Formats: sequence, structure tokens, C-alpha cells
Amino acid sequence: MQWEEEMCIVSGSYQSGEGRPHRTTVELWCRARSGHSVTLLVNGLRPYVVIALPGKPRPASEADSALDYLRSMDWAVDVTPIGDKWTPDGEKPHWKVEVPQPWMITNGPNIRKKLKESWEVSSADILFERRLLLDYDLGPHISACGEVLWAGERAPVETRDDDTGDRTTAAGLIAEAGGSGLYPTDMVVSCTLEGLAKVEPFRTPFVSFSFDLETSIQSNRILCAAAVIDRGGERSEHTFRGEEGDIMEGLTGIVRSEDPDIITGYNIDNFALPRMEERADILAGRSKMEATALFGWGRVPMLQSEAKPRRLLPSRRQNRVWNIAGRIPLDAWWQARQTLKPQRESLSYVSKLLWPEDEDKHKLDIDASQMDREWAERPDEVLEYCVRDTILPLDILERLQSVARKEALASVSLTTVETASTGTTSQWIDSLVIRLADRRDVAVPTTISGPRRRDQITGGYVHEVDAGISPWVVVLDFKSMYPSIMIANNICSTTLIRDGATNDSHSVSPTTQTRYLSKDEWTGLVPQLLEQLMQSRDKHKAALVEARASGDEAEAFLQDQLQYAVKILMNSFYGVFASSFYRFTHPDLGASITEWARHNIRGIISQVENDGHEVVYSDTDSIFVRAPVDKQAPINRPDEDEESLGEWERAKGETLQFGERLAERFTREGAELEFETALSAFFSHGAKKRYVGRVVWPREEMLIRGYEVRRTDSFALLTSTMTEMFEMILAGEEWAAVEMTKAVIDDVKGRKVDAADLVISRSCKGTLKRNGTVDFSKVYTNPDGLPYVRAAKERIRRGLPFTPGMKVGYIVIDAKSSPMIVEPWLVDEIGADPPKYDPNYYARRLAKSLGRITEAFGWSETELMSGSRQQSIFDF
DNA sequence: AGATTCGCCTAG
DNA sequence: TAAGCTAGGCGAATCT
Repeated sequence: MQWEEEMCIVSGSYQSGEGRPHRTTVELWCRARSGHSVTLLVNGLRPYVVIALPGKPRPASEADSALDYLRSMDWAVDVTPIGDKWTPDGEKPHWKVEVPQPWMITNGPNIRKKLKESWEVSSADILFERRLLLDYDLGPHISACGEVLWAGERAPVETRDDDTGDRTTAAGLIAEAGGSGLYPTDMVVSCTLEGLAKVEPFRTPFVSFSFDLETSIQSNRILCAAAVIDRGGERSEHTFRGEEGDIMEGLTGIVRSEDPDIITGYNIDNFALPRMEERADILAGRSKMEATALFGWGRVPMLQSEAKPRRLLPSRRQNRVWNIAGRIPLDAWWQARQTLKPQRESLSYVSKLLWPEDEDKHKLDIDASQMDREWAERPDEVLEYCVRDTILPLDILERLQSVARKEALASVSLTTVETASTGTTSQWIDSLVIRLADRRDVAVPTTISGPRRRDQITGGYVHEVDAGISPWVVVLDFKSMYPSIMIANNICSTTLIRDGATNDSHSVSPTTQTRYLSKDEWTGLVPQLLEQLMQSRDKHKAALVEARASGDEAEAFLQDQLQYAVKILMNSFYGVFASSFYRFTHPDLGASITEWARHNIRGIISQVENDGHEVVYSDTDSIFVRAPVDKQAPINRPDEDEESLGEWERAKGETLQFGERLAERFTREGAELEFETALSAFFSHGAKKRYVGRVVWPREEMLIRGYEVRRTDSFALLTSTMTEMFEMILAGEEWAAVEMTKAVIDDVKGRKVDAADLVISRSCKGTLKRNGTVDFSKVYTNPDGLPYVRAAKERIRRGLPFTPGMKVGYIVIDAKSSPMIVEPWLVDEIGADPPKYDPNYYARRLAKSLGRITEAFGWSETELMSGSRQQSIFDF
């Protein structure tokens, strides 16, 4: 029966048919807007590459004999002229070479390599399922119309009948439609290219699966497991114990029957998934049990034919992201790390951060370093703990809106949700750039491969900053500076003048005189895309405002996600085009962008200075200028009844006017300088990228950049003391700030401080070896010379988990010996006793970091170390 | 003691 | 052998 509905593409792949005529079927794993899952089998798309004669443009007729020869190849299914396309050598005739199967382009007959011997080859490294989205201009949200081949219990009732509900019948129909067998989705639908269309984005009710394992430290064996399925907020819990093989089969059974789109858990990338893989190998090897029964989580049929290409089993290329056919691995640890930047990364720490009030979420009851004993003595508690650790990742993803963000990014970059989620920046950009290149007849070169180290391009300009306080400062910055420069100067690899030609209409970069075609002549692909993105962001922002006004919270949420995703995407362009390997790049592009940026900001700085105003600081696209206000005006906002309140308000008013005047004066077409904030005081100790401001407009708050306060490898006591110090300094209470600091340092010296406030935490790399151990020497020249590596090794020695990339918390025990002696912080995880810290080390660290700041007022590190005021009086 | 190197993390 | 970029601060170890 025919069926049509809206759905979101989770991920895609393809099946190569056998026999002739050649057939390749795209598999799209989708989640319908109404909640069930669908495998779409799309037929009609043919794999191809594009070729042209190498070198300067020549008439198409010169290719005749080579084309005849090419047509005699058995792998050249069809060769057709497709007209002229732009290349760096000029516009020249191109041909499309249709090939039997996508994999033959780079494997087997290796058609690309063969063609490269005599042709210039383009469009030859694009995954087939992505080709579908590019050629038919689809995004993740589509409407699909086709023939229902299978409809399971969760499929809409209308689609279920004797044929679509019968497994044997369905399996036969699916094979006929080019699929591999009975997919574990709620529906399988076959359609043609005409049955697909892009639709407006919506929020898809994805299904998530969260799991956790408890494993033996002695044998690595899985002792028990838990899983939770989240289906539109409805959750069901599952627990598994007993034989290891049964536990794994149980988990696999849930994955296959519940059919989730998202696979999550805490640290699954580096712990649970690798452990499942390792145990599946071991068990399958020993007992001839099929690894697929233990770990066949791929969204493909449980068939021998699927075990060989290993689509049934999750896999990953050396320590990279996991690939689970048809599903998306989304590690709650990585999401929390990226969005929250927590000081420490254990699940209990992150939970405490997110739900400080909710004791249940982070109570500690199991000593993970003694798992074998715990499992032997109180298995029920262990299992309960395991369940909690599967629920929390779902709560974390929910709170961080991780899935909605990926879906929004997919929507604006027109990729599958999987590409938006696990793909790279250049894949998002590819999706937009390639489809525009095809539409505008620009040949799509292959990504540059191989090691390609070139000289770094010069980046942004950073202005020197003086130590001390500056009163009443305005901060202005360029709106989307790099994208604006690319648009304004038409910067693109297709507009770069490569042959030395000169023309007055060209856009010429200020120092290296790199030239670009004028927009009037030909708009570059990148400028065109960026312009569209800027407009679409404005549209989403307007829609957000409208939705809020009408009280449509769901719509407002969606529009906010979309506008944010557009911002992320726009800001990714510069990096990709300044990289050395991207398909549409050239070293001059990135260099020109930053050149213009430096030129623009320096120009403004010198004009502002010429007008007699002091430029306090500037970094890349921002400028901090001292406002011309009365020197006597108070920096602190006086109380309502104080006489000086008027002066403060006048100073603020004058500062705002000054900021607005500057913004207006320097804003030009395509380079909008925005008045961002007004500060009543700006402070720096004299180092670039480190400053503090007391913001008075648009809201009153403190702004801190760069300082330890912002760093996740600082310790809590330093962070809090420095924050307090900044508040006092900006309030003009410098002396009190110094006294306060001295008191804190005294407390540390007297060991009166809680060790929990002294934990230092840094990320630690390593390579995970096949046997589960970690090798540090591959990534570090001298691993034992790094305190956090020593702490990580100590964790491992004590039987605690360490996975490459995670942050390791430690306390400095003795800094007098070299290298310093550190101990890992295990209080959160196993309730260990806090280590005895080295008071001198911490006192010195505090004095050093805080002394840099007080130095600006004449109090040095040594003075801070010397003790509190009372003591120093006695010293005299 | 000062310079150099490695490595983390941040600003933009 | 997969891949956004540069500028910059600072701590620890190690060198001279």
C-alpha cells in the first residue's frame, strides 16, 4: 500500500544490488514526526564521478578518442556530457561517468585512480547517501511517499494488513526493493526519488537508549548491566544479571526491539562500547557464539550477510567516533564536557552541578574500585547504582538539549542528524558548498589528502594592554567579522585571481594584494552562502520574537535552536577555508581574511587615537575605548540617596552616547561595528586576553576573561578568592582586597582550608590499547614529567577508570621534590580520604596568581606571601 | 637562576 | 591516512 508522511533522517547508507542492470539502493533510517521508526529504501540514484580534460580549457572534441576508450571499459556504465563547469584553470567541458557501484570508485577496480591517469576527476569522494541529499536538495526533514513493505506493531494501524504485517512476505518484498532484509524498524517503505521532498523543520520525537555496565576489575567480565529507553519522555528500565552472554544478549534484544535512534550513557565512547566489543570478541571466539547476537546493535537485519560487512556490529576507526549503522552514539560525558565545561567530569560531579538540590541523583553508595567485592556482597545495590547511571545520562542530554541542537544543526546544514552529530565541521560546510557548486556549474575537487604542512597564516591582531584600572570604557565589536569580510570582498576559491590579472573592479587585500573578482562580475559560492545564512538567522530571530509574543513556546524553542545553529555554522566557515586540506581552499583565502580584519581594526584604532581617545584594548574584532567623562565621576554606583548618584548617572549616560557615536561612525556597508557593552571600570594586570570589566550596560554584571576564574584547571579556592578580589578592586577597595587575600593565604599555610577546594584537574591524553591498557608514551614526549599523567597512572593502579581524554583531578602533596608529588582526588568517586596537601605549594600558587593582579597596585607576590596584616605588624 | 620546551586551556 | 583557524598566557619539568 502507498503511504506518505513527514520524518527526519537519522542516518543513511546504501546497498549494492547484484546483477544487471546495476542497482544501488539508498537506506535512510528515519524517525517519523508521529513517533515510529522507518527504513526508507530509495531507488533510482546512480553512482557517478565527473571528469574533464586536464589543464587549460580545450574544445570538447579533443576528448573524443579518450571518451571512446573510456566507454570501452566495463565499469563505465554510461558517459554523458554535462556542459561546461568552472575550474581553477577556467571553464571547460565536463562529462559524467556513471559507474556500477559507489564502492568501486575507491575500492575494487578503483575507478578514481584509473581515471586520474588521463583525466581531471571531480565529485569523486562524496558518500553515496550524501549524494542523494545533495542532488535532490534534501535536508533531514522530509516528506516521503512510497510503498509500505513492512509495518510492525508500532506502525500506524492504517499501514498494517496481512501482507505488511507478515515477516516472510515483507522480507521478500524488501529484498525485491533492494534492501537487505527485515530491518528492525517499525516500518520499511520503498520509494523513488520523486517520492522525497524537503519540508519545514520540526522537532522529531527521537527514541533514546541509555545503558551502563558494571564490570569486574579482575577479569574485565561484565557483571551486570542496566538500560533505559526514553520514548518521548516515557521511560522504561531494564536490568540484566547472570551469565555474561545472557546480559549482552539481553541488551542487544532491547536495542533491536525498542529500536532507538540515539545510543547514550556516561563515557560510552571510551568505556561501555569498547568493553562490549572486547567481550563480544572474547565470548564469540571461545564458545562459537555469534558476536552479532551479543552486540548486533546496527539497524540492519540479523543476517549472515550483514555480519560480513560488519554493519551489525558497532565499530570505530582507531579511537575515533563510533559508528552504529542507522543509529547515533551520543556520549553524555562528551556533551556535558563540551557544553558545561565542568571543573571535574565524573558523573557525580556533573550531576551535582546540574541538580545541586537533588540528593538522590548523586548519592554515593558503591565503591567502583572494589566492584568485585561489592558485587559479591550486595548485588542489588550495585544494580540499583547501575540503573541510576543510565537514567542520569538521559537527564543530562535533556537538560543540555543536546539532541535538539544536533537536529537544528542538521536542519540548517542540510545533513542527516548523524552527520550533524558525529560529523566534522568540513562535512557540514561540504553539504552546503557542494550543492551550490553543482547548481552553479563549479567542478567539485577532491579533498586534499596526505601530510601537508605549510607555514601558518597570520591571525588576528591583539592590542597591548597596560596594567591597572581604566574608568568608563566602551566595548565595540564587529558583527560576524570574518563572514562579513568574506561577503564584502567576495572571498572564495572560485573568485581568487590566480593568473596575475589586474582589473580595477577587483577586490584587493590590503597587504599581500591578493585579488578577488568583484561581486558584480561573479559572486563566489562562499559569499553567497554566508549572505543566505545571515538572512536566515535574521528570519529565525524574527520568528523567535513573534513566537514568544504569541506564547508559542515550542515554536520559540525551535526558532532559537535554529538561529543558534546558523550562528555556529557561519562561524565555522573561516576555519574550514583557512585549513590546508579542504576541497575548496587555497592558502591565500585564510590569509586574506585575517589581513582585512587586521587592517580594519587597526584603521579604527588609529582614527580613534587621532581623535584623542585612549584605546585600552583590542582583540581581533573588538575595541575597548576610554569614554570622555568627568575624571571625578564615581566608578561605583552610589546609593539612591547619595548626592553623587547624579554624577554616576551622567557618566553612564555620556559613556553610552560615546559608544553609540563610535558605532555609528565606524559602521560601513558589510562591516557593522556594534556597541556591545559599557564598563564603569576595566582592569587588566597587563597581559593580553586577560581582563575584567564592571559592566553597567546593557545589564549590570562583572565580566571576566582569561583569568584563572575562567579556567577549568584552576582550583576552587583560587577561583573564588580571585573573583572576590576582582569585585573589591573594581569597587575601588584595593587595600581590602589585599588584606582578604593575605588572610586566605594564611589559612592555606595553616592547613585550615578544605582539600576539596584545592583539587587541580587537567585533561589527560593516552592511547587505548586493544587489551584495555593505556599507553601514554605515544602522545607525550615525557609522560612521567607531567603531574596529571602521574595522577592518571595512580588512578589506574588503584583500579579506577581512566579513559584517554578525561580530566584527572589531583592534589599536590609535596612540591619541594622534583618532579612534584601528586595524589589523585578520589573523594567523589569512592569516598576516599582527602590527601594531605602541601600548604606551601598552594600558598605560593595563590600568591603568584593573585600577586600578578595586586602588583598593579604595588603589592607583590612576596608581600602576599608574607602573611596577614596583623602578623606583619608584629614582624616590624 | 634563567631560558627553553611541552602541554593545557582560553579569547576570538 | 583525518582533519576548522591563530594568538596568547601560564605552569611544570628540564636544560644550561
